[in-house]
Amino acid sequence: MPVITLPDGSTRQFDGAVTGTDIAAAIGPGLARAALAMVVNGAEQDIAREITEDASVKFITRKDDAALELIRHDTAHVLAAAVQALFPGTQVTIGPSIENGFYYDFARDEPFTPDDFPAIEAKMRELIAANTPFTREVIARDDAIALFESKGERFKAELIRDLPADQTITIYHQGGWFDLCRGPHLRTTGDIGTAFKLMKTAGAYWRGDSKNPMLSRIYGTAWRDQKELDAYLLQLEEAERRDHRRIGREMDLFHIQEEAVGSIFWHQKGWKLYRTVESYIRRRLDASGYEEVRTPQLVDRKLWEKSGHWDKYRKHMFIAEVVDEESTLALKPMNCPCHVQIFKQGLRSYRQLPLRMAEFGACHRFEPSGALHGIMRVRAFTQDDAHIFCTEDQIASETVKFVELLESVYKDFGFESFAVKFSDRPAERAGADDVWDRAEAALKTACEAAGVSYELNPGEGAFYGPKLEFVLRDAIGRDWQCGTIQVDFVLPERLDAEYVTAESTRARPVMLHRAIIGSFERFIGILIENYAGRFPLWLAPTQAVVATIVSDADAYAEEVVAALRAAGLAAEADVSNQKINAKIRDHSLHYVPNILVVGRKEAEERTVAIRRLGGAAQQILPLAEAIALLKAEATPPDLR
RNA sequence: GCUGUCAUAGCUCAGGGGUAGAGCACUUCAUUGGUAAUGAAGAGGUCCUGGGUUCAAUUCCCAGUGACAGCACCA
Repeated sequence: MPVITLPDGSTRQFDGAVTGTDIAAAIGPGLARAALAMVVNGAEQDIAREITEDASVKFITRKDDAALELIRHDTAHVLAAAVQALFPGTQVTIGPSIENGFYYDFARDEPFTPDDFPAIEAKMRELIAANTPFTREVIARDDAIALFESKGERFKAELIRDLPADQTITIYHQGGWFDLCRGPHLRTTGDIGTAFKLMKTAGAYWRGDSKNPMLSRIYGTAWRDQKELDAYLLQLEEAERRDHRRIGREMDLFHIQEEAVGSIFWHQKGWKLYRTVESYIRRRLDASGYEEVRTPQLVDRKLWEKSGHWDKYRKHMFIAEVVDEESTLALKPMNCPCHVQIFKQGLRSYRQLPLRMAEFGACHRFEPSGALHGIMRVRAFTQDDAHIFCTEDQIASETVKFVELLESVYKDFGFESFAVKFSDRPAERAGADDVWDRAEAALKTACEAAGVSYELNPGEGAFYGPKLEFVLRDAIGRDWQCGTIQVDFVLPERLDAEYVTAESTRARPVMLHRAIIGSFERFIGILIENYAGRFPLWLAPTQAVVATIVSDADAYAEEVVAALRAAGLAAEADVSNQKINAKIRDHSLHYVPNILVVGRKEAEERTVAIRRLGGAAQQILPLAEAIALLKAEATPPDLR
């Protein structure tokens, strides 16, 4: 006699086992039509599942976000069914819902290409139109393995073998087709709707391991209705327009060419932006008790052997060959061992701790070719690196200070929100487990002290210690690690760093590796995409263009530019033989934030007409006033 | 690195076994114009590189390089 409690607190009693379908029907025909699945005591289930005990039940309708996930997951199933119908011999593996859609990985000798999409989509629509119910079957483990092996589905069989012994194994049928699946599902294929689209193909390793065979992945997007799908596709198009590689070219910021793959040619405007960011960070570090240093580019491999990097990262290091030299030099892939060398000069006292050693360290790493991406992932980059040498009980307070600084910097650059990930010990690591226990505990304590909430990223720490990652998102939703702080008990030991304690004994410092923006290259890439080229004035590489209407105003325009430059603003004159409309268009397309229009009238009255990027209105101001206004706006946030 | 796609003018791209095109950008001339394209003329390409097939290759085939998407990697 189950008593069902509904979300509004009301209860309904039934005479025996009931399905969600029964309950929804008992509540009303509208709900019976709308209910796609249900949540029983907090767990999502098929609506056709029976309930035999008292339970709280909530129905999922198309309006719920949970429905979107079901739609995506079910679309993946239909995709798999369609593919197997059209391409016999293709094995299925897994097909989860993901942000904005789903994918399915297939094993097939010949990978799928987008040319296959029309046929597959047509078949999918056919399966959806057939409105076949999804039905759940519980099956014994050995039977399941035998069933999938008999079909030649060895990947599925492998998955079942690796499931925990106590897990219930279920199969979902849709017509004659079935798949191993935990569920839950919608009622029928028709519940999926038609707002889906296959997007792209890709290779993906079986179980995410590059030692395994590569599968053929099909990505798709799926939504509740056509309107949502159209909005998503439009958003993708808009995201493409903010791609930093495209805007970088349009704004003449940088380029990359074949002779220096993974390295950036910074053009004048891009370098101006870079310098603005660098000067800002330098001021913030100076004001936060950091000491800036500079260490060598080329360092003997002996140092990397000691630090452990040679062993682990040799394949990713650039080696410099020198004639008549026995030694092997490596371009530094990171700065930490060099900073330890500075720390080790002379005897350090506990009184000097925490010692915060900063460097805009230029590093080189031979990144795999497939990893390179514009200026976001490169082979030559500069970190806003620093190492804090401190005692174990200073870890928490230094982390709190760091997080405060990072939050303030991100806010100044316009990033109000960002994700934090806590990456703990990786399988391959240096240092004993008790050291890792201490390091992880210290970082967790520090997070609590700093009020940082994080997502756990198991096994993703550095080889020498656990880390926090501060993640920013690019225009098309890809996440990039920018800031980080890492607790390291290992390198000071390996490189023999020590200080004199209050008791006049020797002790090892702890090293906190930390970066706020990570690499200038990546961060500037993210900045470009975040602002879509429309930078706040303090970051804009060209802050104003003075455009003339008639050549009689040329002399005055030059005078205005000189006055703007004297006030520290990046200004250019446009006295070209063009109509003002063309000049406005040209500079607007190049993301110039302010166009100061001067004609005869302005020259006579010694005013300027300011036109803001994207705005249609103009503001006429006396020259001195305009300069004061722009100067104030162009002041970096930390100097206001 | 792996899978797939791609590589033609500065940019965006069309074309195609008989050495090449558009729009924008660029240069010149005319035009001095009031807030997102004034008009005309001109210049510009070893069709990524190297091999092969062919009477003939930028086009077809193979390899390399690079770019793009995803996967793997990211100290």
